[in-house]
Amino acid sequence: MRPTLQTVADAVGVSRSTVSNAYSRPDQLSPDLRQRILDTARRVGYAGPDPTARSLRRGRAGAIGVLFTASLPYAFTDPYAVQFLRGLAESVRGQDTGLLLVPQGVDDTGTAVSNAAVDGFCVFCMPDWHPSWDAIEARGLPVVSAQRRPTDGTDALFVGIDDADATRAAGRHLTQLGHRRVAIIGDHLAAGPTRPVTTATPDEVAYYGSRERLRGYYEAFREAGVDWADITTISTDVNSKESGATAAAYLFDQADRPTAVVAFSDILALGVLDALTARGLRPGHDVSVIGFDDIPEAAQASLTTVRQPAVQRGRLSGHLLLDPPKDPTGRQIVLPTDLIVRDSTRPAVTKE
Amino acid sequence: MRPTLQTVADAVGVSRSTVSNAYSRPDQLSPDLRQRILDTARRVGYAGPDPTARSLRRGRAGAIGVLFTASLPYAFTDPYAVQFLRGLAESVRGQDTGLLLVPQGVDDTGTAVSNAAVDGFCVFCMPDWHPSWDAIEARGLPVVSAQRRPTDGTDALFVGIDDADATRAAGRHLTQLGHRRVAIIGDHLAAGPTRPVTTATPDEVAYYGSRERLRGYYEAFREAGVDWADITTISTDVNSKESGATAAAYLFDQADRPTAVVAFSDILALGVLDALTARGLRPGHDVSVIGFDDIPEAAQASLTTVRQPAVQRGRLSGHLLLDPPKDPTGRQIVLPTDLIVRDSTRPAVTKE
DNA sequence: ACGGCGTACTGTATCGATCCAGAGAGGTTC
DNA sequence: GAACCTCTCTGGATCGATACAGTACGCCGT
Repeated sequence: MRPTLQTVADAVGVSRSTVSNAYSRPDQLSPDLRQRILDTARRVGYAGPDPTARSLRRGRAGAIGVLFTASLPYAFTDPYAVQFLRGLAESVRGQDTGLLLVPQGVDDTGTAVSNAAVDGFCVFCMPDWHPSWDAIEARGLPVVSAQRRPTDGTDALFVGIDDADATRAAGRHLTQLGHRRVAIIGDHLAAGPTRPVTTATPDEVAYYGSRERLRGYYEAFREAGVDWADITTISTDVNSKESGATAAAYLFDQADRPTAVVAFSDILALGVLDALTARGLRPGHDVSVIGFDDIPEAAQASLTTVRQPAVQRGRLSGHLLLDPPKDPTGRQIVLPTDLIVRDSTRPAVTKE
Repeated sequence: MRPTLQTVADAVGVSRSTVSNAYSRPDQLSPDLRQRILDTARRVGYAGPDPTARSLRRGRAGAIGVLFTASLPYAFTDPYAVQFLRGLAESVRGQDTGLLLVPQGVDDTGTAVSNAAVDGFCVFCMPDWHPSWDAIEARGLPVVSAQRRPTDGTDALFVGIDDADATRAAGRHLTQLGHRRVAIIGDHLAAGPTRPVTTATPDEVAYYGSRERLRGYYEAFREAGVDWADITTISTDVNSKESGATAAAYLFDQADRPTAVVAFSDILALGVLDALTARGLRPGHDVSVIGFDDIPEAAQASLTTVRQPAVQRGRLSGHLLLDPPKDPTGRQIVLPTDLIVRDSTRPAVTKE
């Protein structure tokens, strides 16, 4: 039988409330009685107020749930994800709040969300149609996400970037360099293994961020007169260098290879660079490549990419959850992005 | 005012218990009443039993705490950590249990541990003297760690490897190749920035794994007649490629450079390889390098290393926590390691 | 007709804490 | 000396659920 507040109270000869105060409101009792209580607690093996009981009474779980459907091993191999998580962790530090990882399969029914003892949710990545969205809404807890969903009101918490704007700029950079034969690589644009998805249009993509990025490129290329049907789009099964390389293989092993490849993450883009060098092709000279995120490795690889403030994004998400501003304008934060031009993009050279 | 079981019970005209059963024990009531209850619940906006209240009554928090003192950004940049976490996540999947990240500064007093609503702790990495150990013990919850501590009884839960045995084998491999001038790189062997720690002996190291690995190398080199004082030991501030490269700089920028470098993680070792190539030195030919973990990148870099089953380690940790075997022999699991010899280790060439 | 039994639902006690109104002692003010 | 405070501690109500013993009722067999 584990000791409780009452056990300690009986041992000291005071009331339960006083023992509680010894832990939670030290100013409510004399210092020496408090010391006697803490000593006795240690003696009887009482480790302090039970977190669960305290949560129930206080109406505060002391944790925020982090949701993502990508499988865990891949979720954290991406430095972007790690940086985001770092920002989130920084924001809850000292707020006596923990992070509860709520990993989910794409086929889950949202029970994990219903059963999570948390004060709010941070949706890291989850497709639009996922049942957990409903479960979250039913909970009525604050949610912050990087996605804008059609059903969201203007009071929804949002921390993100203008994905479409970012890729539009990147796309224009390419078209200005003369690129017309381009390919796009993104993870989970469609279900299934890594493969070209010829029919993909932005609306069919299940993840908000990818959909927007696709739209941005779409618009930029259309501006330059490129026919959407001429653009090869490849969906990968996961977000990893290997998948990026596999996707690139589809492109470079065919006769009429693109002069430029854009990827929806630096991780994928680095895989593309690997595939290039493996074939004796030079990034930038033979094929231009653009990534997304600007992770540290991107600079090392001289990869042109879109920089987004990952750590800050995580940190602001945490702040918004822990202390949602009353003012609607403060509830939606759009962070700036920058196109970082490095050596991996150069003017297109047409071989004909 | 959020709806509770009672709200729904009143709306349907049944007792609170019956509504509870509708969620938790469907076999206890007729299917159509259950359906009526669930419908009403949705109508009044009841999202299901409150996780905190349920936890209190059931005596089960539904989460296990993951403890580490490394700062979060570095904790997950190491593929080994990610793989471990993956195994852990797999083991709790479908067990209606989540993972609560409990990051801690080295100067924390263990309050995070005291306040965590969990059913057990998995200590990922924490120095021996950390106050949280006491807090964990006070909680009286099951703990699984990869460390054997002097105070642990034989019933403590342990999943790990024989670190000393592994590095002893690696050390012998080097000495058999004729290496006598060697250097050791490990993270957090001592507090502070990346620097040589001339006085380091195994006993002074705060982390169990590092201490054991140091001891293994120590023994292997002594067997071969190498004087401990001749071995340069470098402690890095974090576990990263950059730190590995920085540490290597201390070694290669001096006249009498070592013929072999061993690192306590592949991440560090890869940094050493970077430093080598940056100086025009060839791994294996000019300087032999050994890592630890056998992460995927190690194979790509042809790095000789010690393979340990990271995913399995995490998975077994989870199993042990969720369902601790009564039998003491099943409570301590030592997994095998393998020395994987690749191109980064070759016979020593003495320049004299 | 009656005991026995299974099904469907109810009611109370309980998990372990915190909140808050209030009691009692002792001191200060006018 | 009555009124008023402050300081310290107490006791009961409460958070929202689950466990379990118990009740009501229909059905079966003899």
